[in-house]
Amino acid sequence: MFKAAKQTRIFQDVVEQIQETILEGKLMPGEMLPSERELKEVLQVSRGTLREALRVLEQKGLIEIKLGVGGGAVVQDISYDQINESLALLIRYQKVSLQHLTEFRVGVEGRVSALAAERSTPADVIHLKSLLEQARQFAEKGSDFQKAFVEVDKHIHLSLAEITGNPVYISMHHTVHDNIDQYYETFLVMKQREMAENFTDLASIIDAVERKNTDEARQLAEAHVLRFNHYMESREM
Amino acid sequence: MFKAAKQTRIFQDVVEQIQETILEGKLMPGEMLPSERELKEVLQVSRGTLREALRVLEQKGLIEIKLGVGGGAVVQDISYDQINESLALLIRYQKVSLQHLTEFRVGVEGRVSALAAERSTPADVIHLKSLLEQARQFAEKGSDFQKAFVEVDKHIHLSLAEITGNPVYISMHHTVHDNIDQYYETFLVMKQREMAENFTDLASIIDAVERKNTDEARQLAEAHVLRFNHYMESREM
DNA sequence: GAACGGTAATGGTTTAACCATTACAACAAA
DNA sequence: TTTGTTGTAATGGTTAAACCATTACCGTTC
Repeated sequence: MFKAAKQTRIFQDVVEQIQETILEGKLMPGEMLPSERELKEVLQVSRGTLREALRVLEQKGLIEIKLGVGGGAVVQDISYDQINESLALLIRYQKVSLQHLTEFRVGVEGRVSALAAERSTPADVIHLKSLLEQARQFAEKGSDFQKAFVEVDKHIHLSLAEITGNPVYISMHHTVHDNIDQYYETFLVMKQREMAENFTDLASIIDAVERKNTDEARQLAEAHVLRFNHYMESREM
Repeated sequence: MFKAAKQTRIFQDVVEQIQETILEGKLMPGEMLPSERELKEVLQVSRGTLREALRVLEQKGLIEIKLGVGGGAVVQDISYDQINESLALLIRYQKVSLQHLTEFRVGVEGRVSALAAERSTPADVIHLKSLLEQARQFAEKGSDFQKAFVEVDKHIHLSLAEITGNPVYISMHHTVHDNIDQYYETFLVMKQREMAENFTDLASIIDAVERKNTDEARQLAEAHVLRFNHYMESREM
């Protein structure tokens, strides 16, 4: 006859209202919400309750809050930051190790390279080759340029992910790297020889992509990630 | 000579203190934080500020708040819920389509099956075969049991992910399925013939796992996911 | 012994006041 | 006129105290 009265936490209702407004596109990224004092009147809640709702929306990555005159809650474009933060928590909690993350990365990069080989346009290949040229120069200059080399390596993998046209892979690239970079900074040491090996890897992958050989691109990418990881293994434990 | 004074939002300091306490293991899942009135005394902040911090921690999935006497903030075990929620937001935001998600799933399931083939123990295979027997029975009973069949299918894929021993794959399984299930419920219709096809797929994959044929397991799994998806394609648009 | 009801502890909400930061306009000095 | 300073007001951040809503527990009553 009756059903349980809805357990209302008023701030949750506020969160849902604002979130729906944003997701429905009625509030676009860059647009501002009314000031706290206005919003609390519209929503008929206290400022404290409204602020709890804003904290949740901020944590979800939907809004950012700026101070001062003309400040307030600005709608954010959705990014991968929240996913990365959640994964980072899992890692901190010791449930995910570097091995686990690397193994996952091997699979993803392999698949991404295969898809990129299948779908790359001539323009994509030209772009990849220009990145490759940068990598070659850094590799020649030796270990002082390790950091720059790693940056280009990362950029090449990101470009491959973008060639797939699948935002999930782009997201995964960011998520994996945001969470794996801390290990690189601590444990990765490459001398000129290792950088040259890695450059050769990258060149082979891009060559396979250009020849649209999907299987070869996949195998090369998998081997490349594994090799990259081996440089850390002896130091890690 | 001087550096910029730290921009303090007091509630963030509170968030960090509590989060660190949890991540360092000083507060284990199931344990309770002091009451708001105690905590605000310890931390020397107002209750409103403390509550904003608790909202953030709640949204991060680190605590859950219970009402009434003996209630309060309970430390949560870290789960995949937050990652799933973030991905769900991306999907709602139209940046990820079912095709994108399926394509990603194809890669993941292929890799998972290959790793499972490499690492499965006889006990794992026995477990998989018992699940397969359940699937066989539901498939024989026809489309009234579609939902049960899909559940077993999902369980088999989860088991394969668990056999890899890599928590990232287990996490990905949950994330992908939590976000893809809504489509299944809306668009997936399998008659007895389709269920029989799917059962054959699963049997082949498990057979390949038992024979430790990694390449075959990967290819079969990829084809299986694609077939599963094709059942929806005509209805989706 | 079981059901009811009171009590107290907890989180949820409101209100009002003040602090900190910022943009901008008004003004003064060069 | 240009430039630098200062005042003002709007915004979010914080505090405080009071009350409401939910719940566990205990004592009373039948």
